[in-house]
Amino acid sequence: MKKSVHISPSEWEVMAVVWEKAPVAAATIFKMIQKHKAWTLTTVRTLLRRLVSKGALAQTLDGKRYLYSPLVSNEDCARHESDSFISRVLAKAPSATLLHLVKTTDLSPQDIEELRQILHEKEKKS
Amino acid sequence: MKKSVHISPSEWEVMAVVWEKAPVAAATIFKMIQKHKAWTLTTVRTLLRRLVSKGALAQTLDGKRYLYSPLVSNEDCARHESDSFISRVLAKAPSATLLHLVKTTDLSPQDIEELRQILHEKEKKS
DNA sequence: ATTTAAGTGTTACACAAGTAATAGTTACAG
DNA sequence: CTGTAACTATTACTTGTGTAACACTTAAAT
Repeated sequence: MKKSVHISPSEWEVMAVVWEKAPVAAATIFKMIQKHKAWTLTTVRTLLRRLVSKGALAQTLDGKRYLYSPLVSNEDCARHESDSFISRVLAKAPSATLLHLVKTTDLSPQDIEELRQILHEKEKKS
Repeated sequence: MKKSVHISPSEWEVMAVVWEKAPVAAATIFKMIQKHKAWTLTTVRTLLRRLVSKGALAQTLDGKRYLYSPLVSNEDCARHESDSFISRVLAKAPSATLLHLVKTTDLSPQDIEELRQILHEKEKKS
């Protein structure tokens, strides 16, 4: 399908919960988000509505309320964001930025191994 | 100083040229950007004005026109973007996204060496 | 002198995004 | 039945962003 909708920062907050807990109701999303954002329920609902209308979420009636499920995958959206990030920021200051990213990200031993592998292959190509 | 202004994607286009060629005139920036963006001079000038008014650029009179110079460093802005990127995207799907980034970025042999170093240190800490 | 090219300043306008209040509906408690 | 809690729908308002036209000034060219 490859919709590739654009998700704004605030909308990511909502999507994160939906990806984790779908199908999920607005009230639940609100409670999850309350932990780090001082938004009102109405605000969350506005974001949900926008996400539905841009095709990022599906809403299905469940009794009196709606349940939300993702129509785009976390991976697709992450890749999309990455690409925009790359062309904007990384393209200019690649080394500094990438080093910063790798430094400040939690990585499992497997991740580290895979990264080594990637570095190895990159080296061969030059 | 640590201003940490927010630079929009279009504004990044302009900043990139200023970082590279400062002090530089609007017309020059326009010519550089024309290579990949079909903007008009007026559009570039609007972005310049906004960047000046948010404190990202300084404008100094040079005869009849202005020359622009950065007031924030590429590194600071890149770090700022990185952090927002991390908390939105990387925090959720760290491995997949980081691997994607490293794969699709051009790296010099030195960069690769430095990355190895970072991975090595991360490994020690776990 | 008059036109013109190169600059600048002002103003515009539509759509995205952040944030929310208010009004309406309905199921359930009493 | 009726008030209330839980939802949804509608509407709103501000600021940011993308994109640009128009008007004005002045130095240079003819």
